[in-house]
Amino acid sequence: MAETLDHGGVPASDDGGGRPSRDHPNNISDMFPSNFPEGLRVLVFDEDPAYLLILERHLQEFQYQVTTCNEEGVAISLLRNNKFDIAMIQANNSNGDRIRCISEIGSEMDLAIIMISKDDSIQSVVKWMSTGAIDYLIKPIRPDDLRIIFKHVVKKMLGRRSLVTVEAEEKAAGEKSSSVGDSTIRNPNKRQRSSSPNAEVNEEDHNDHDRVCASSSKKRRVVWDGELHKKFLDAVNFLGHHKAVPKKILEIMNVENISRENVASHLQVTFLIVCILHIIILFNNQYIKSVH
DNA sequence: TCGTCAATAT
DNA sequence: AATATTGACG
Repeated sequence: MAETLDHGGVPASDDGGGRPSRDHPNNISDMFPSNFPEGLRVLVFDEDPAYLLILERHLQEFQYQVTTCNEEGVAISLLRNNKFDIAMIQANNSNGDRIRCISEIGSEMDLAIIMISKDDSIQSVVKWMSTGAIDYLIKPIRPDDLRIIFKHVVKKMLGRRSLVTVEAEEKAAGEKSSSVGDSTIRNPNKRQRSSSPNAEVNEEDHNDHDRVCASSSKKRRVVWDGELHKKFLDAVNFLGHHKAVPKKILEIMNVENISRENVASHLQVTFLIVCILHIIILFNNQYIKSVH
């Protein structure tokens, strides 16, 4: 699965083997410094198919994994259900729906959103930037702009954490770390996917050995709505307040895509709130006694 | 490794 | 405002 993503006009230039001619660097890519980020998964949404095609071509020259789409609904569901690093989205004025979705998705997922639009008015730019877009490009976009913008966007993403692979590598490296010395430094693993010369399948890669591929393997922000919270409470009650620890709560809740950390966090906050309520009640009782 | 807490980040 | 992440500690 998951290879079926693109239904935009994908030029047949790179099929099968997957790697276009990179042997003799005669195109744009040799103008880049060698550390120009590759392999980013980019979703492009624009209602104009012709324009989509143009953008797609350019992005593919950057060795990006491009998915195009000219239908809003499809774009949104793609974003919801698949992992992307960057989304380029046509900024239409009019419907507030789009705004809402964009800001929602942008905040729930680790995703950089770049708006593209013909509208160069300050209002429009401000409007979209304030929904969480990381950048705003005005049509027509020149390839040079793209290059610069992406570099800049990627830098922001790096600063803010996890680029492409990383997490998978962490898990995959099931080796026993014999050295104790680096226990303080667990963070800085910023390794790019090395473009290994003999890899045949160089994309789709790491996502595969992520277990929960079934429905949605994304790492979304958990929303503790009434139902979920009820399951949580049920689990806590069932366990009894002394044995209600994150791991067991998680087991008993029997909900997919929730991590121990999620539960721990929720437990911490919920417990805090309960404590505060109790304290308030205590004070109330004192007060009632004192007034009579 | 796990659980808890507090502080901080997103 | 709601959740997540991190670091310290038992």
